[in-house]
Amino acid sequence: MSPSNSTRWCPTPEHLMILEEMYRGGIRTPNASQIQKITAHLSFYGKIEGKNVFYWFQNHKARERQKLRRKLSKQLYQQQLLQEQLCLHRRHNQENKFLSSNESPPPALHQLSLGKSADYLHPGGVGSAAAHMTSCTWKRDPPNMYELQNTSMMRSYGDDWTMMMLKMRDAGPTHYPSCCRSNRPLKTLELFPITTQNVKDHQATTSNPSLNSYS
Amino acid sequence: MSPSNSTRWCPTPEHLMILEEMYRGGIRTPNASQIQKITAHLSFYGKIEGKNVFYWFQNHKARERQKLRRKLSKQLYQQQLLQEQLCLHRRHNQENKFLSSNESPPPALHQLSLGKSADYLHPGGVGSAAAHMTSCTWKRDPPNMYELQNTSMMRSYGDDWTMMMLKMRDAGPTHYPSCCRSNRPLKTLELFPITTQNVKDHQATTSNPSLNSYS
DNA sequence: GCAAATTAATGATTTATTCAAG
DNA sequence: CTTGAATAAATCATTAATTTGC
Repeated sequence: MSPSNSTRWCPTPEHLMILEEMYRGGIRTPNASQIQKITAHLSFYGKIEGKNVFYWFQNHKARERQKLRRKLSKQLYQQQLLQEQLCLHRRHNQENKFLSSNESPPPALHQLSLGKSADYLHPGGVGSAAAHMTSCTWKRDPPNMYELQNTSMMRSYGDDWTMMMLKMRDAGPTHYPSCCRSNRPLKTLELFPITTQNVKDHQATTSNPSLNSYS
Repeated sequence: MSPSNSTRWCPTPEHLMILEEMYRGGIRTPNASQIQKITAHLSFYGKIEGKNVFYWFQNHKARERQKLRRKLSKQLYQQQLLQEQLCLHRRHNQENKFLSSNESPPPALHQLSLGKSADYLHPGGVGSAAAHMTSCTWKRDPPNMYELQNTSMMRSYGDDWTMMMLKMRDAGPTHYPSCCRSNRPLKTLELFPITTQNVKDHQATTSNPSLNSYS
């Protein structure tokens, strides 16, 4: 059907360019007012109404997610395979090598396998522990939170930032479609974000609620 | 300061080479386990800890995005100039035409500038501090058609659409970074927070955080 | 050539926003 | 509607490049 009497919106290339630009720019769920403006703007390039804009964002968001999911699971699966291979390979090498030496082998540049923990996709795979970052560093103001936490973990890793920052958890995903969810209990090492009470000057001014209250 | 007693990490050329290689290879937000591996690997080439790796990826990602953003906004700006020219041209033609008819010329929609990065587009101009905001600026007063308000716009879309709109968030500034909030009355309608990213990055990190790190 | 001064890069922190589970 | 989790954006702070006057 020709665009002129189509029952549905036929976005022009300009429409798509601009919408995609906005999407990249972070717009996901524009509110009514934004939609109005966008629509007004886009109508310069061709027939369009608000609902088209609305639906476009809805669909685009959903479909990008979908694409991402598929891509990731594919990637991750392959990476896992790789990792497994690598592991076997290394084991093999080491077993042979260390029979006649006490050095440890230098790290192989690109043999680092960076499995992106596709655990939920392929349960039972190699790296079943995924990890998360938590922003809790303290460089100058070591807070007093150690006792609140898993002290054994703390002690064993000392000041090692990585261990502090990382909250290792079992692969059991929390935010995934139910079909992907694992029922296993989490083996979470608890680590709480630190909130220093020392308020720096700029914090006092920039995050002062009274200055920021809009409600 | 010599690297030995520096307060901050001084990446060696090898560090940078490897990190960049990984980045090119698609790593954006390594999880704890990945960071551990990377750190272990890199420490072969010089002092380094996990947080350095973590921050490096954070920063690198952000700054690549920034670069891209600037590039794009430049492009867009020039496109706009072009369009404006075009429009003036058209208008000119039409105005001549309307001398012998009773139609009125169409509103100058093109004067809507979908400007991004105000610092780039309007140096020293409106909202120059809001570098990452996209603003929807009319260089003159809004054409009459914009005075049509919500209701009339809504009505024309029928029940489905109305329902949709009603479910949408309130109009008005939703969640813009504080630095983008301006105190003075603007002739600028704040619209789009811009975070242009390349698709890969975007997919990997923005649209669904949980996907990225749990996967 | 060579420091002091200035500017650009980039490491490290903090804050704000988003998504979605409960 | 509230909240936990994640992370992008903004910002602060130090180091590296560079410019400048001698």
